[in-house]
Formats: sequence, structure tokens, C-alpha cells
Amino acid sequence: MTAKGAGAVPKGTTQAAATGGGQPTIISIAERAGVSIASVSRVLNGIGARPATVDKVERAAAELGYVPNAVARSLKDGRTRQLTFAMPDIGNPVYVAMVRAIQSVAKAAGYRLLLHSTDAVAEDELAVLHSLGDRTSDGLILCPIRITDAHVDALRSASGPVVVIGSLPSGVPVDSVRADSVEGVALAVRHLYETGRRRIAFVNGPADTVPGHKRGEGFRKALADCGLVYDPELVVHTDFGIESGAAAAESLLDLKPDAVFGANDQLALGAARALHARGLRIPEDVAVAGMDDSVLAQAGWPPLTSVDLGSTERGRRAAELLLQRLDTPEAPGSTSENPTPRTTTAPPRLVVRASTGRAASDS
Amino acid sequence: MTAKGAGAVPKGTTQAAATGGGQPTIISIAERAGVSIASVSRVLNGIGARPATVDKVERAAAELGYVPNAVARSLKDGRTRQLTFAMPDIGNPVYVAMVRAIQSVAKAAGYRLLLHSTDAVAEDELAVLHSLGDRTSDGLILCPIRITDAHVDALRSASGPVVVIGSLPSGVPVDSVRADSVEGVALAVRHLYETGRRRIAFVNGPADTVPGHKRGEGFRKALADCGLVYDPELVVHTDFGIESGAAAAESLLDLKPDAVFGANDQLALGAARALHARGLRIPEDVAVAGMDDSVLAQAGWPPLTSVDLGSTERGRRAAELLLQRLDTPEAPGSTSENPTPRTTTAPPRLVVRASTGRAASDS
DNA sequence: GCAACATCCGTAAACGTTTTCAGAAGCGGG
DNA sequence: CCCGCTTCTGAAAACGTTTACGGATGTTGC
Repeated sequence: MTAKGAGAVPKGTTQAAATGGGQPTIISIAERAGVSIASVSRVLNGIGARPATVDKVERAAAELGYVPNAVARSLKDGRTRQLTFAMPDIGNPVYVAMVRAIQSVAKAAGYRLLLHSTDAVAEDELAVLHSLGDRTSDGLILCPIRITDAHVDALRSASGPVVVIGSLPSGVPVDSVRADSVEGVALAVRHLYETGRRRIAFVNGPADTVPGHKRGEGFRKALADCGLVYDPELVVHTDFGIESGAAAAESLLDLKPDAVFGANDQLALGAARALHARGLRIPEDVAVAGMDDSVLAQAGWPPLTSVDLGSTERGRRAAELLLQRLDTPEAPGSTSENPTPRTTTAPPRLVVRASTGRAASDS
Repeated sequence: MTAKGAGAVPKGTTQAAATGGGQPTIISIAERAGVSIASVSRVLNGIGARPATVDKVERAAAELGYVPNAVARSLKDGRTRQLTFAMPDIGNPVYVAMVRAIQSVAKAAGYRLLLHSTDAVAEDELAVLHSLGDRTSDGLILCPIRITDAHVDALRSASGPVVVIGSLPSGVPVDSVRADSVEGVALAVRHLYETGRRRIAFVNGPADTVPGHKRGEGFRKALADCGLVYDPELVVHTDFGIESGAAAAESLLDLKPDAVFGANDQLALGAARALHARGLRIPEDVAVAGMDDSVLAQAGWPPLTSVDLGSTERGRRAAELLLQRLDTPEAPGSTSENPTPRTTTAPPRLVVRASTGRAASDS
């Protein structure tokens, strides 16, 4: 039986490839087992075949160490079983949490994860969106730092399913998962208020990013809810990052706040460093709180109270939304006109640690 | 001109696909421009063509919003322009640093990065190695936590280029990039010695991992070099992780060490936490040092002295090695017999911060 | 022992590219 | 005006799969 396949060698080139050095293919197996490639495919995919055939094929496949070529399969059935996640910077613990969650969901569903760092440059984000058309991955999770009109256009004309992590202008027909920054900030401010703080300084990120803007707004609102007055002097904008946090806090400390709230764990840790450097005690003299509840929050001393904005949860949900879209082939009527976008919001959660214990003056 | 393509509609199905909802293909363009698909391909790839043809094709492509199908291209020319990086856990800052470096090199060379979390389970690592055969990516960077015989076998029979980050038994024909843990530990111990410490405790990771073993060995050797005696009581093995570090340090503190060295920043930070909890001052009463110089080292207070084992550097070199292999098609003679493996070692670097200032007793 | 039927198998087309190979067109020289 | 040359173009094969279709084979019932 093998004699036929191995001996005869009919047509030229394909045979050469099969016999030669390259990876074994379905064709090599067919030859070795003395059956047609269709039968090989069927056996390998568990479609019915006579036991004898199954046996021959499986034996041949095992002997050759056959592994199906995923590219060919992708071409045939129009899906790659790959997902793309594009975010600004994988160095940021928040995005790491997302990657982790997404990877885990994707893996469970049999998808591979393609990672793309945009370095927070808009053109790069647009390029990713555009490159969805090359069919390299079946869907995209995009985490933009800002949303421009160009983004909206690109999202509208995206040639595949996209889920955005972040806030989207209404009317854009794209699924999204957002954090509730405003409520998150409120949780922290309320907590600081309840532990006796009345002069709360705020080290915020850049004002022209979505998170920066939202958190600033939330801070104002939260103060009002607690009946505290908003003192613009106690608020400063800077880059996200420990050094920036330290520098910013340095300038704020002259104003004698009894709490410093960072829009970010990095900023909060920077503030903590500035406090330590001045010999101020945390939390006795000044309380410190951050946001994101990243791995950094537990690294410092004292451990940092932080608001978990649900990075992991957002990553998980985004991946699930995307997978759902992939399972539902398409709204039949319009090509991509009206996919009825779904939006979900991950609830924030306050994680209290030692950095916001009672104030010395409050006992 | 367009009339011919748009109006005539000769053959059946392919035309349907082109006219229908799907993505535009080279065929749609050919029809619209009234030329053959070969010409389209040539124009799009910048191979010579008559100006008139170029113009027609480019116009049609632009009008249709054509994006080449990467899968089809991959199938044709046998490469995907994707790299895979497999590591135990993306939650660990060390691997984040590697991902970042690899991603950056890959991106610059026009490769996409496929991420794979193995959760440190060996079967998963083997599966990744095996799945190299599916041609999903052109090469693999593997960062295993342990190397078993099965690993060695799988590496030998890998069906594509692999670079291992970590130490490999000699004789395995695979490129690798390693850290010099022994010298790294020595740097830290010597530094502690020079700042006056004589009773140095060591919180190590699991003994049965490669890093754990190497670092333990290095510690012993380093003590000897400094003329200190090795006291097994001052060494403890535990899991990598802050909590573990705190617990382990807790038990060591009764032995009154004047320094605690963590095999990891997490372990060192855990130790720092235990010290703070006991009211001991860092570095006056006890010095603390860690390894990896991850982002965590700068997060705590006081900032942590740490040995940079070159995660970023290792990631970068691994990616470069892999890309070189990809550029050099194959050693002509043997199929994959003797690829003359290349090994490089990233030098460690001591980063001194406040956690190892002079001892109080030493001034 | 034969008809009817179910089962299994092989041929060939298709997925969207790139590339080889001839043939067609253009062009200059005689 | 025709020949030879160069440049450009189109038909077709190939990459490795999956799958529709019809023909071959095997089984059952009479």
C-alpha cells in the first residue's frame, strides 16, 4: 500500500517537496499512507472514515511528525484564531494586567494573542486599526490614550471587529469597556474625608488625556460631595511616573496638605517618596492614596491605599466581547452599518491599606 | 476602462466575491483596473510597469481601500513575519522588561510579536515548542523556568529557529542568552560587605529552579570571596513573591542579620516590609538589597539597591539572535544538524540606592 | 445472486497571493 | 517596411488546507 505512494512518484514538483527537506504536509501523508489528501484531511479532522484508513493515516502522520500548517488553514477558512491587543506601553502595570486577562481569555478560547505597543502615538493606533484589513488577526482590542476625529473615522471604517478599552464619543458603532474614573476618585476622596482629612492635594496626570481629564473632573465633584472647597492650588498636573510624582508633591507640600492623592500608583509613590524625604510620617502626618491598585501599591512602605479601576476586569470583558462578536458572524442586513454597540463599565473598588490610617490629629 | 471591469463580469464565483461584501482582493482591483492580477501584484510590489498601468492599478486600489491579505502572502512565501515569545508569567516585571525589548526589536524589523504565557508549566512550554511546526510564527524565544530532558529533546527536534533565554545544558544546538547570576549575587554581597555588613541573610527562591539554584551557589561563593563564613541558618528558600519574602524574613530576623539580600526585588520588598513592621530602620539597622532592578525597586521606601541582571538586554539580544537566524536561511549541508549554537551572557550591573546606605554601627 | 442503499473515497476547486514563462507590444535600426 | 531587441503583460502554477460532488465500494434484504 505504501508502495504505491512511495514508489510511483507521478507528478513532479509537489512530490519533490514532500520527499525533500521541508515540513511534512498533508500530501506527504497521503503518499505514505496510499490514500488521497481528502481522506487525510478527513481523518485528521475526525470526519468519518473506515478504520483501516484512519489507521494508515494516523500512523503515517505520526511517523512523519506532521503538524498542520496554520497559515494554509487560515487562508482556507478566513480566520486566523489570533487576536490583537494594542496599548500604549507594556511597561505600565495597568496594561500588563489587561494583557494578562486578555491572554487568559484568549488562550481558553483557542486564540493566540498578538501584542502591539503603540508608544501612545496616535498614528500608530490608526495604523493598527487600518492593518486589521490584512486579516492577520480576527479582531482587535484597542486601548487608546486619546480619541481624535481620525480615530472615530478609522473605527467606523474598521474592517473587522474592534473593542475599545476606554471612553468613546457616543454614536461610534464600536463595543467598548470603560472604567468609572469619576466614581473611583470619589471612593478615594470619601475615604480620605472619613479618616479625617480636610486638605486633600491631588497629583493628576496630563490634562489632555482622557484619564487625566476624567479624574480631574471626578476630584472636583467628590470634594463638593464631601462639602469641601476646591482649592486649585492643591491640584497639579504632571506626567505619569514616579519622578514626576515626587517633584509635583514636593511643590505641594509647602501648602501643608493632610493627604495626597495620586491619579496613579506611580504618582502616589512619588509623593510618598517626597514625604519620606521631608521626614513626614505616612499616614500619621499625611495620608497617601493612589489609583489602579497595581502591583506597585503593595511594594512600597507603608502599603498604599489604592482604587482598583478594574484593569483586569476590563481586559477580561473586552476579550469576551470580542469573542462574542467573532462567534456571531455578522448582522445579516447591513454590512457593518448598525452593529448595535455594547458598552460596559467596570466598577471601581477601594483597597484600603496602611497609607491612609487615621491621622495623628484625629485620634 | 473601468467600464470593462465593472460591466463585463466574465467568470462566475470569484467575481461574485469581488463584487460582494467581502474585502477587496487583488482580483477586484484587476477587474476594476482592467488588467491582470499579475500586473496588480507587480505594481503593488513596486516591480516595473508602464506608467499608465501603474496609475490604473493604484487608482483602483485606493478607491477600493485595498489592504493585502497577509495570510495569503504568508502561505505563498513561507514566512509570517511573526515572532513568538513564551514566558512563564507576564505579571512578573522581569518578563515585562523582556517583552518590551523584544517587541521593540521585532517592530523595528517589521515583525509582529505573539505572546504566550506558559504559567510556568512544562507541558505548556513543550506544546509551544511543538507548535512551532504549525508555521504560525517564524521563530520562537523561549524563557523556561526549568529545563528537563523533554525540553532538550523538543529543542533538538524543533522545526524552526529557537532562542532560549536561560542556561542550557551544553550540547543542545540552540542559541541562548543567559544572565550571570553568580556574578550578580557577588556584586551585591561585595557591596554589602564593603558597607560594613557581616551577617548577611539570603532569601532565595525555590531551590529546584535554575535561577534559584544559581543564585544560591553564587551566594556561597561570594561570601567565601569576602572571607565570610557561610551560615546555612541565614539562608531560606521560598516562593518568589512579596508575601513569601515577608514571611521568610520574619523568621530570619530573630537571628539578627545586619543585611537581608533577596534573590528578587519582590522578596527584598517583602523583607523590607517585615523590617518596617518590627520598627527596624533601613538601612541604619539592617540593609536590604534585591535583584532584577525591576520597576518595583524604585517604588518602595527607601528605594532599593538592586542588581540588574539585564532583562531588557537579554530580551534585546535574544530577539536580535533570532532575527539573524531568520536572515540566514539555513546551513546548506545538514538540515538542522549543526547550527553552531551561539551563547551570549548579559553582564550584571549593581544599582545602588538608599536601602544599603552605611550601617549605623559603621560610621 | 441481484437490486437498492448507505458509506467511503478521490478529483478538483477554492482561499489570495507571488512568480515563472511565454507571448504581445513597443521601439530603433537597417 | 520588416526584423530583432527590450519591456510589459497575462495565463497558469504553486503555497497547504478544506470541502462539494460524484463515482466506487461494501452491506443489507429479498
